[in-house]
Amino acid sequence: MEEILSIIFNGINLVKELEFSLSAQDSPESLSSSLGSISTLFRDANERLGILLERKNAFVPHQPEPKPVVVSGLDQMMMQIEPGLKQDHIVREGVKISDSGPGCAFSTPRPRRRKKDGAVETVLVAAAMGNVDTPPDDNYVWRKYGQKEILGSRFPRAYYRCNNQKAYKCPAKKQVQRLDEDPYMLRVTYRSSHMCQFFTISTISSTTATPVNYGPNVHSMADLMFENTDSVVPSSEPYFNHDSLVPGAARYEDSWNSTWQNYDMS
DNA sequence: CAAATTTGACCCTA
DNA sequence: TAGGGTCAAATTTG
Repeated sequence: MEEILSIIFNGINLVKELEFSLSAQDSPESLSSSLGSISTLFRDANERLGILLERKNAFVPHQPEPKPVVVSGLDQMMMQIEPGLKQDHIVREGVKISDSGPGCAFSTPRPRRRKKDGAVETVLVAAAMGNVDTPPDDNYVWRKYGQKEILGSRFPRAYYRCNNQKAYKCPAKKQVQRLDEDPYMLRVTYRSSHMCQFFTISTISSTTATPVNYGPNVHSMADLMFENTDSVVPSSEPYFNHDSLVPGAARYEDSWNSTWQNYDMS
């Protein structure tokens, strides 16, 4: 299902590019090429959906897998058009909360923990339009601290931690990886919640490059717009919020470009 | 020159 | 023990 959604979102991206081509009055050849790509993608997605439906009708699974919540492609387009909305997620694959809260992250002698260091949330986002290498801007400043080749994956996984980790011991981390089946889609896994914004509320006027909430909670807004009742921040993670804005994440793009540029997209 | 990124080595968990 | 996550020195960038 994830793969099909990826294809659909990819198609939506292409439609948007076609829209720009129209306004730029591109040549008929390039328009035709775009249309061909779009129709191929959607036909492919439709065929796959048909296969999926056949399978579903054939048998009922014991444990239904976590249901992805589709927030609609329009939402993605709005992200591209409206910078303030760039943050929102496209597909939420599910939310898993471990029994250790954010406060537990520092309780063990060795800080090197994994898999149990707070909330884990995985989202699928489309790469920014026009530049497949651009990572999703989630309005936080992240620092890359590692990259690894993952077994069975075409693309490496990049590891980021919150830029405020030093200043505020913010435990938030995220992993970004391109999907094998669709390099235009990125799987972003968030681990632990941001504690930094909690600190910056009181120091809002005295610091720079710290998360500041300039607008409404975009997540909630998208939920409202698309009646997405599942897309709710985990209640046990009161500080989990991707929506506060941070001025200037330009370097992030640079690192992303350098990260992916050596990978064959064909 | 400071800050950010890269990358090989190390560590931890399943 | 393999594979994934993190560290930290080296390198790059602004």
